[in-house]
Amino acid sequence: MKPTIRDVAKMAGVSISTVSRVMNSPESVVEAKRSRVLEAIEKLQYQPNAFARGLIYRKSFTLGLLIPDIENMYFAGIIRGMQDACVKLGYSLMICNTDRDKDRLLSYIDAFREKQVDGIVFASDILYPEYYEKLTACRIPFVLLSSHSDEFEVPSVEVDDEEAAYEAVKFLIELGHREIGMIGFNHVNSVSGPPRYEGFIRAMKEGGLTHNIEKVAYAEHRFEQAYHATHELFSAHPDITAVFCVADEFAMGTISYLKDRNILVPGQVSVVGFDNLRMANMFIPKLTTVAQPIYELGYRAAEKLHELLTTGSVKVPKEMMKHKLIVRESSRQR
Amino acid sequence: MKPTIRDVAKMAGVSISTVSRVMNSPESVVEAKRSRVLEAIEKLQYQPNAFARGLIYRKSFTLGLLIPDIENMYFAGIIRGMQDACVKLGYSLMICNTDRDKDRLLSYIDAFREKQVDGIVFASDILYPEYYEKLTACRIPFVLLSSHSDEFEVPSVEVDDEEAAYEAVKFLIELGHREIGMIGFNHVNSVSGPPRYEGFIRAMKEGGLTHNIEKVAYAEHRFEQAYHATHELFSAHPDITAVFCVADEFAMGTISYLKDRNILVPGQVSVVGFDNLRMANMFIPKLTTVAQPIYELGYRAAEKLHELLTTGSVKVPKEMMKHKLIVRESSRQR
DNA sequence: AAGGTAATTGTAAGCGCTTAAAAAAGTTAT
DNA sequence: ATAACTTTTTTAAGCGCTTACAATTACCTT
Repeated sequence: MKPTIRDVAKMAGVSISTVSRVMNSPESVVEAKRSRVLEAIEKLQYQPNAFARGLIYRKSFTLGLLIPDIENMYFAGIIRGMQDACVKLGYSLMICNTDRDKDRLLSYIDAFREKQVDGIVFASDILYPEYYEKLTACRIPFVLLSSHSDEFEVPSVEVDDEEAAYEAVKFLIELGHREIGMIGFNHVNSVSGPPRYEGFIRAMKEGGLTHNIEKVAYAEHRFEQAYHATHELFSAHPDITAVFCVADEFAMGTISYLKDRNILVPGQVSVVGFDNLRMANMFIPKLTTVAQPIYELGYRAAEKLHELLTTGSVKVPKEMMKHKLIVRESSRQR
Repeated sequence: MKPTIRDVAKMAGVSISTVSRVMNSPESVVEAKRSRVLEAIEKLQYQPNAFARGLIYRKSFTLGLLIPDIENMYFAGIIRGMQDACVKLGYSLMICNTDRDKDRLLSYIDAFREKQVDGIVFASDILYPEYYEKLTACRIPFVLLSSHSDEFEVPSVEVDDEEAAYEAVKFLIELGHREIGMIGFNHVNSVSGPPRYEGFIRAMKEGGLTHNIEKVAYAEHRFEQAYHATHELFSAHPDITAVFCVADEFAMGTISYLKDRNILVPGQVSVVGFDNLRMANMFIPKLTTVAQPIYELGYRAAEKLHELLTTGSVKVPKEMMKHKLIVRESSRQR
């Protein structure tokens, strides 16, 4: 049987409230007793029961993280960052992978509520009214990660997708490319799909290359789809010499396709990715990509949630973190 | 304020114990009242407080997962499998990433204990006596995943590393290779390092190729280290025509090194990986590799832990799951 | 030494739930 | 109609902890 506060009290020869005070406000207990209690705690390996405390404080010191796809390496970094922040803040972390399934997501929110998580980080997904209402009805505070809401007032941490995409495409233009395509996220159900597309458009307009605006093919998250999208893109526009991919995984799909068609990257076609996953540096060729501060995004999201939980609000409701173009081997001067 | 069982009782005009019974043994409550209670529950969106239940049942319906490196894609599949099993079994999952840090691991066990997780899956790490004792002292049941213990009696789920490695190397021999090297895990602190090395040795002996036994270089988990290890390996043995890598990430490191040296894969050198990560199919060239049933390993580990929790023991203490060689593009007939 | 104040400790209520035991309500047999 | 059961419901204790409040002890003053 796990020792309880009674066992400690008995061993130390004090009442349970004294033991409790030793743990919660040690200075209010006279030194002699305090050390006896501490000794008993040590000897019994006593640890307070989180259920009992939770019942009283109505807090679990646990945060929830909702991610759409654990197999996307992006989230490995998010998780690391968030977990480190949780350790620092004295919280535990409960991660739920929705596999982009609406029902799963909703039922995970229920699970979070039942387990009384103190707050949730909602990552990389659109905050549909349905979700917002559920979360609000459950009275669980939450923040958005790599997402934001225009409709509702919800704190968020993300990267400036439009600007980041713009810079990536601008880089391609500066490299001398004139026929530039894009592999984007399907705009439906996508948070970063539209802004990254807008960034592409802005760069094109600015560069006087508006004829490229239609050179866009779409995929949904996975390598294989990006591969097929690239096929469509190049079938329709064989003259393309550079492709902006809105995800590193897409860039890999694109490069694989080009490889299979014996088109050299970066020799004939330059490819720029997005995210700077760990894989971006392992792929052949190493990917030129727009780096997101992935770890930091996770870290900040947890901090922000904590701020929301402890102060009731948040200083910077919509926080943008810095991206950075990283030039490697998949792009080249035209 | 979240509604409590009292609110439901009041609304339904019954005592709280009736409400409780509606939830726990509905047949013991007469239909008329039962439906009134159910209605009240629905109307109030009532959900029992997990703290209160936990206090009584001494169960959290939460499992813990301890993994060494969330950035290793291997664990993404493990997590998916385990989470799906948890959903099926009515459990929540708490994941902790130790970053291979002993102190972190130990403190996560404390956190698990405090949060009263019902059991732990301990993945891909050696069960040191220190860990075993801590877990035992905390009285938390646990199972090993992609690991096992000869020293202690602990249920485990894994793949037959020795046999799998043996088959991979045998495949290379059958392809006609005679000068075969290996990029292995450092044997210290490694679970699968030794058996995979043994498999390599066995295949070599069987093939009468014992001169290869010393053609082994070691790395610890990461791409960059595998890259360097490959450099060592080829510096010492430039005649190698095939490399068995004990992880897909190593295979990528090896191939990257060879690429940088203008050595063609599979043209001049064949490379076989291990794991069959999702990336194995995205890399260029696609990796020939020994597939582990990653998702299933996670799933089974959770099931096994559940079996241990509910029955107190486990039918098959040391369970081996099937591996399978998958031939893709990184290997070729010599 | 008595009285007053401050510091320390103990008692008991209560967090939201389950469940054994007691009480109430409903059935059946006489 | 009443006794003797059976079924259903309520009462109350308790899970392990915190904390307001009461009780005790220690320490000053005069």
